[in-house]
Amino acid sequence: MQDMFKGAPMSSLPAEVDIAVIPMSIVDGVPAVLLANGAGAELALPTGGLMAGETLESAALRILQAQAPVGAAYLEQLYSFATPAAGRTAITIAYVALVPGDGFAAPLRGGEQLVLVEVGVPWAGEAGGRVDVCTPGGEPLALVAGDADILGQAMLRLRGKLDYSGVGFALLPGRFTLRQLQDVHEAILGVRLNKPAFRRRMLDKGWLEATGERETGASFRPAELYRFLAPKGA
Amino acid sequence: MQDMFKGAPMSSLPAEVDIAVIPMSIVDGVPAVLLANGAGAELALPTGGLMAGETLESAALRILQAQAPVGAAYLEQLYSFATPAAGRTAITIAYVALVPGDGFAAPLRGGEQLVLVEVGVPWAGEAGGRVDVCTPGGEPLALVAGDADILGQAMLRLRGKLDYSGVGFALLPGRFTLRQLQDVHEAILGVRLNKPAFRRRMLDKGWLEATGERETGASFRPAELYRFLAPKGA
DNA sequence: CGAATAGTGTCTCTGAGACATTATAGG
DNA sequence: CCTATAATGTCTCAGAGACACTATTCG
Repeated sequence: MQDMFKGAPMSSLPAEVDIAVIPMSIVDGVPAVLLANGAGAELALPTGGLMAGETLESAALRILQAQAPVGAAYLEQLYSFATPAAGRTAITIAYVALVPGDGFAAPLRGGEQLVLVEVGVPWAGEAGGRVDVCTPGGEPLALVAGDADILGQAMLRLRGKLDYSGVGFALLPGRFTLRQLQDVHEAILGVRLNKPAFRRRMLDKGWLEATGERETGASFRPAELYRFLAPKGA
Repeated sequence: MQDMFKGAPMSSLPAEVDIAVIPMSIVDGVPAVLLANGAGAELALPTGGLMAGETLESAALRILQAQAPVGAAYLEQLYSFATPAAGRTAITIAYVALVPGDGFAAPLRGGEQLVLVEVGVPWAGEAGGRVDVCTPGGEPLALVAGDADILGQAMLRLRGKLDYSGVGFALLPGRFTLRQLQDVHEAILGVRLNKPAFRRRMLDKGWLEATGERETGASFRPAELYRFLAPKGA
């Protein structure tokens, strides 16, 4: 059986290549994504085709900015899958776009076809699986088939990388308080964290630099603002 | 700028889709991969084109068995990248195939164009980066451009998933001793581990079942054989 | 001064490394 | 009885949770 494949190099099947982008941020302490409100009243991830001369990342960035202009975002490739159809195969490559702070506010003000949805993770830890989506008001929503799996993979990846890489900082503005950082971690992990232990752990990593500045506008003791340093671990 | 992309759905660019498979195992306590010895005297990963009607995983399995018939293997997708050329873009999707025990022995006996190379990881922990490859004798080898990065990503992924998922067990036969399991972990992590602590940690996970059987052929106290249980975490 | 949150000191508990000791096979 | 390794008991230390306490800003 194996000999039928040997010797002659195989020719690749030309396939359609699409990029799906998950614009993700933390809104009101909950993971949230922007979905496009297509004609068929179904919500779907921003998706577009790969064009000539593009790398995957540049295509993902272009599609993100075209369909959900969030400004700066940190892009990370999630995974790829094929949907084999009769005669013609389509490849989809999923990316996560981590959007800092309130980067969703501007594209949502842009009006039109973007919808903010909250992501609920029904599994604990690194178990994995699908996620539930609902409106900020709490109403459950239906997704295009497959998108719930992609979102689940995205949450799983974030949880796994959160404490040894800098992904958490991609969801924060350049200057942030330790409380904001803890809120991001709690939103992604889906658990409450201990404040002193969290502070110690973060500061001991050596990734943070105190700026000496303080937050403003609070009616209580203002927290110090920190910057993210580490160029390590992506 | 963003308006030029709105409204009309974009057509995907048809692209060549290739699958590259990394057949990986632990040989003599060191991570090792099988490379194909191409015509140009350069070593390259087994690679082939996606064919009509295939999923990515079934294509990876077919290409693996065609070019490196290792028998059973656990497949995991690594990442995808595009190589944009003038006019025509090629997509490559990299897979890791974890081969249990001495699964490399049979394909290597098959003679021909397969070469066993050892993988050296010059970075510690989860830092990431390229890896070095050499013959089992210790002679450095040159790789096709890009393959060193793919191998580095594979080692990084394995290190990251080792202690919360079952990937380590995919490199062992169905029945194994705790010492063999520790050898696999030490090979992937590149560090020596403490024996009592490693045993405690593994047994406390609840993933292992003692079979009551013992290893044979040793001239000392035979170790108990265990089985992998957990259906959790992939 | 009161309210609310920032930031810290301390106790405890758990998990892992270090090390020594016991157990069991073959020769 | 010797050797080599399996398997385990115990001490110690580091990291994290729990909790209380102090510090600082606004009104």
